[in-house]
Amino acid sequence: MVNVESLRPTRQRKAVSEVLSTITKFSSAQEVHSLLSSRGEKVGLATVYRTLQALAETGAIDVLRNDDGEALYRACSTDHHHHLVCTGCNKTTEISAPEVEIWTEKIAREQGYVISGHTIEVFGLCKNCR
Amino acid sequence: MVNVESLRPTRQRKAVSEVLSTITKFSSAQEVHSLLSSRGEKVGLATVYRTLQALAETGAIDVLRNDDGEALYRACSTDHHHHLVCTGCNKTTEISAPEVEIWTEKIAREQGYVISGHTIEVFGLCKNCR
DNA sequence: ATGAGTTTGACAATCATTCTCAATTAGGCT
DNA sequence: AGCCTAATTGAGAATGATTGTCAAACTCAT
Repeated sequence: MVNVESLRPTRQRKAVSEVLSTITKFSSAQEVHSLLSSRGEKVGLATVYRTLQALAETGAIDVLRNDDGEALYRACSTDHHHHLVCTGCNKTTEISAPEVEIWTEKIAREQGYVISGHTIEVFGLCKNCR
Repeated sequence: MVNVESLRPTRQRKAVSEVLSTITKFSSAQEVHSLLSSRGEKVGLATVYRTLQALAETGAIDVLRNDDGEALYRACSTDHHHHLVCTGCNKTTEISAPEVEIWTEKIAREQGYVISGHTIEVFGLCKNCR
């Protein structure tokens, strides 16, 4: 289950973390909220938003944006990694890429930038959705 | 100036393309709209949105999303490339990365995915903003 | 010029997300 | 066990980017 760090472990937050640990696809706040409802957990939508944001901020979960600009969340390993996202079902596989990390550093240095971060997302269709 | 492809070269679209060719940072539709206004060009906001979207669809310009999920646009070279974006001023440098392209293909194949695309964005502070 | 199909713009409508604020709750303290 | 205080919640309002609507204005080939 996702670590809620310094946040108080309220019923609502625990419920959100629990739901997150059951999904392997990136899901919107609204989706998480429905999942909670269907489990019988009553959690306000605003609370879901706040909790997901808080978790994302501490790095406990990952965020990405779909084509419409919606924020999608998913519980992931805490080490640095990237994602292979299925455009059919949103299922996600974590990937790591030491060589790419090195490359970003090099590029940035060449251009006189001080890197603060990077996003690498690979999209495609998974076995099942093909 | 950005190629408007099969779209009719109306005054509005030309104006949008022109403004795009003057910026080196990713800008929101709203920003593009203000830029047009400050140039004395009257173009409806909806038209700016439509034009930017159309251009992005044909690949004539690039889109990315900021942290708030807003769409940002910029005229770029038409070859495949990625971006080094300054988090201070949004200025952007195009980067290309043959090695990374190869890597994404390899990873995807290993996982049984058929790649449809990928996003790679590197963020940091540029020389001036440091 | 002219007619058909495009495009525009003012404004309304959507919809995810954030804000507000009174009511509730968790955790430490005695 | 009760109390205090700060953190948290939730219902609904508010925000703000984006999209839809549709009549009027425009383009282009004929």
